[in-house]
Amino acid sequence: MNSQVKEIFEGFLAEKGLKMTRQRQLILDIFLKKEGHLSPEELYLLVRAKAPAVGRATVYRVLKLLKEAGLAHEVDFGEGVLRYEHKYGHAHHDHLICMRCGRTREVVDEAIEQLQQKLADRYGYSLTSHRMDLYGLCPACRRKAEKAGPPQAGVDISARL
Amino acid sequence: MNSQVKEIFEGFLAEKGLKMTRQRQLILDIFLKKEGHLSPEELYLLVRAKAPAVGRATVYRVLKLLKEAGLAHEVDFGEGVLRYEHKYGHAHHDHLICMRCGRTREVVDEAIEQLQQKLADRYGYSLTSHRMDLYGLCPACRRKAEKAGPPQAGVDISARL
DNA sequence: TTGCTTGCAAAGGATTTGCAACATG
DNA sequence: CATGTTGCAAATCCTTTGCAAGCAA
Repeated sequence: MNSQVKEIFEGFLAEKGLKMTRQRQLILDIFLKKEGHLSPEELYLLVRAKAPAVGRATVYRVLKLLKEAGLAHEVDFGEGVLRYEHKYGHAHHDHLICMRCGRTREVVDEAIEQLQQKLADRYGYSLTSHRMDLYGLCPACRRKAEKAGPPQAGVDISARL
Repeated sequence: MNSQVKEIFEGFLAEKGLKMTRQRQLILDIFLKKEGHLSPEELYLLVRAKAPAVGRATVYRVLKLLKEAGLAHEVDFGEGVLRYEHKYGHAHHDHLICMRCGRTREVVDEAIEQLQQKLADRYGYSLTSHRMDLYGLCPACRRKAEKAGPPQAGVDISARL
């Protein structure tokens, strides 16, 4: 399983005349073990716990390589940090993000995927990828929010204009 | 038209005990005149052309206020800069982004909007907003790309895992 | 060996903030 | 007038880079 991914990474490195190093092995290992969306800093802390000498820059560099190799997917939830998730056992998916607790849930809706394709076709675009993030309140936070009184919703002027 | 938006902004400021200033007027004016997705720097340059004394920081501060007031929408295409578009005459829309020339086209698909709502419902989420960006090649770039030979597609390992 | 890599610190780029002078209500 | 506001520069934050020393092939 992991060895499969490692082989792919080694192949990628070899093709580019790059080398497999202890650091790259370790960082990839730790990255693959974690599910979810990891920031470079979070990954760095995990790595440092195992190998205190590894530098932040190396983690950034490896993440970039993994992205290039197609092994990691970069996402940006607008927090000011990029996040990465490995593709092992992770097919494409969209996100349902709770604006209160910040937790994200991965979802896929085939019907939407097809309509996206159609939409692109309609405008003559060839679609290569997409991102869809739905923001709202998760069931748990919804309940809490109701108790705390109605949320002071962000002003939406669209109706007024 | 613009005056309507200005009134809203003034109302927003008043409610918060903030003041309407020359700079805020000017920045809002210029912001409203421009269609499309403006970065703070771009807006700053436009503003500076009219009022050289205005500082970058003020532009950033006003954009943040406009966002809070619900008059500006913040988007992030992953370029390392945030972009803002005013909501005047701009209902909600998604983006079709060309990965070659970078141009974006605004689209809306009612069927997709409805399915997004359903998708959220299915998981018990109350949806407040979403972002959907479709990446691909626009018709023009598609033609150019064909002449230049097949694109060396990014490795997609998902099938192999 | 010959490069590619690494860790460190410095550099970068975007955005924010502290502050004294300055407007606004 | 009491406060909020501004422009500037310095400070932050995340990320990238230059470089000398250290490894992999």
